[in-house]
Amino acid sequence: MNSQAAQVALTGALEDYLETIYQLLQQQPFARVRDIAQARDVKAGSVSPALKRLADMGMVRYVQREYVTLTDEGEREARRVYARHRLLIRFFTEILRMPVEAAEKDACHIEHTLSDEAMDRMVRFFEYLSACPNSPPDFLERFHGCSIVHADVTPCPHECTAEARQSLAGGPPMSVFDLKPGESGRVTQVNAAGAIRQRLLDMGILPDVRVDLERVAPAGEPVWIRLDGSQLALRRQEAQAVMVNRT
Amino acid sequence: MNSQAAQVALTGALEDYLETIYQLLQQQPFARVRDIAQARDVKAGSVSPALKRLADMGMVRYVQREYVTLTDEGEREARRVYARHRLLIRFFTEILRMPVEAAEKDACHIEHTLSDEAMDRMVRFFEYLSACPNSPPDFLERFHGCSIVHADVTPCPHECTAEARQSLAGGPPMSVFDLKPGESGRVTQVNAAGAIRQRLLDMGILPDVRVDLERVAPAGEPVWIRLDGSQLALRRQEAQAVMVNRT
DNA sequence: ATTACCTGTTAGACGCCTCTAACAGGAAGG
DNA sequence: CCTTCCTGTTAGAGGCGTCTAACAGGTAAT
Repeated sequence: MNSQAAQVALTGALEDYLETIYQLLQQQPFARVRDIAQARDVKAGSVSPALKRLADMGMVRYVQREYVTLTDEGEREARRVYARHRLLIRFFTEILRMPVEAAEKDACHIEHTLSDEAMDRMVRFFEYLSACPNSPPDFLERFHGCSIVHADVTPCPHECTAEARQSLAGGPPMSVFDLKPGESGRVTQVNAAGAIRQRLLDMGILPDVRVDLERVAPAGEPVWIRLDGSQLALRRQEAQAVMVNRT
Repeated sequence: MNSQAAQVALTGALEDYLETIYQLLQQQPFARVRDIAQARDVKAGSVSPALKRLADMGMVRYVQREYVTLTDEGEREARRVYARHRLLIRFFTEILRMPVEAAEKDACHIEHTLSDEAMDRMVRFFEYLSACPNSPPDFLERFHGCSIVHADVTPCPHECTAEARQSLAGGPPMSVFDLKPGESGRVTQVNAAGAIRQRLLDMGILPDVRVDLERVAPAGEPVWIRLDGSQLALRRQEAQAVMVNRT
């Protein structure tokens, strides 16, 4: 029945073309090569062969020099990718509260490889937050109102004071800079923003990771730590930003 | 100073090579072509040219027919990618509670494209949960103990009974199957598992999405819904799984 | 009717990443 | 010393996805 749909897997790029066509067809009754090229920021010469391959796979109906439409199979695939796209966008913006453009960019990359499993679990997260009476009703508000998440939140909700954190941590706040050589701790927080924060995260300094203080330079900085078997040097400012629980 | 590190961006595959080498060097003092090929599940003939390109970029020191080591720059890059990898793994397993193998597979794909922004926010999520006194102390336990998340949880915590959900939803539970033609609702939950759930999600039936019931076949099924401008047919079993709040 | 323009197709090229197959170099064993 | 085997390199090929440049076909304007 289904003509001869060559059973080859879609590549990420082809999925992108399908998704683009799907979105165009929601706004217009037709999708032309030109529209597709513009939407994907690609030259027209790249679109034709892609459409030909999609047609071979039975994903699009493609009357050369005319319009493009999706077959049932193509529309199903497009909708599958687009569903992932929207889910990721929502997760990034509503849960993680990323800026929309960044969320969009990440989603565009991830949507092609995200597993069914991951999609399922993300949906369950949303379902839990909105449909389960057992979920903290103000979870997202609390999360995004927390000064840990947004340094510019003033004032931090009163339950989240330095004293409260202190009692949660079981002692006064302590950074890697406060450790003595030979001591170790577990990272609780990277108390920095911008480039410094990013550099620390890129080094692998993440929550719950174990850090061993190896030695401190005579001048007091830098301090050398061991992390996952590698040795790293932190400047004073960096070391003071890495909050730890001594272990 | 830095020799002539050709300033070309790393591709995903090259990042993978760096990461592989980094991990090998944590277990062994040397990384050979053979080890790298095996770890990446690639033939040895593919490794040599990749190493050559990495050497050109100043990422690895590569004594032909001998060992491979990372330069400072290469180690920094490798650690950056690996940090993303571990963060994603933790997010997928600890927050979303995905099986480890699935988490591993997703992380391997995503780690190369994840933005700094997204990484930052995920870390903040961990920090919030563990370091902020204002966070619900048992959030993850509640989440994963919820019958919405795991149908096999018995009994569901008593606060999360059908009655409680009912009052949260402002009425008795209602599925798309209970809507009349012309009515619409917002999806609160996809109350199905396995293939049916996945098919519904792939269609774009996600939490908070608006669904319009268009018409019902004379036999009572299938029902046709409108979703994002597209028309979809749902069988009885599917329609009954899509829980909605009527709007 | 002729021309100009707009759109889409095709061909050729390139970069990336992989494979296979042939080759090279060194170590161990006879 | 020669052979064998293991490892790594190289060359050639192919797929994918992009580009540019040349070409084709139709529409609109003069």
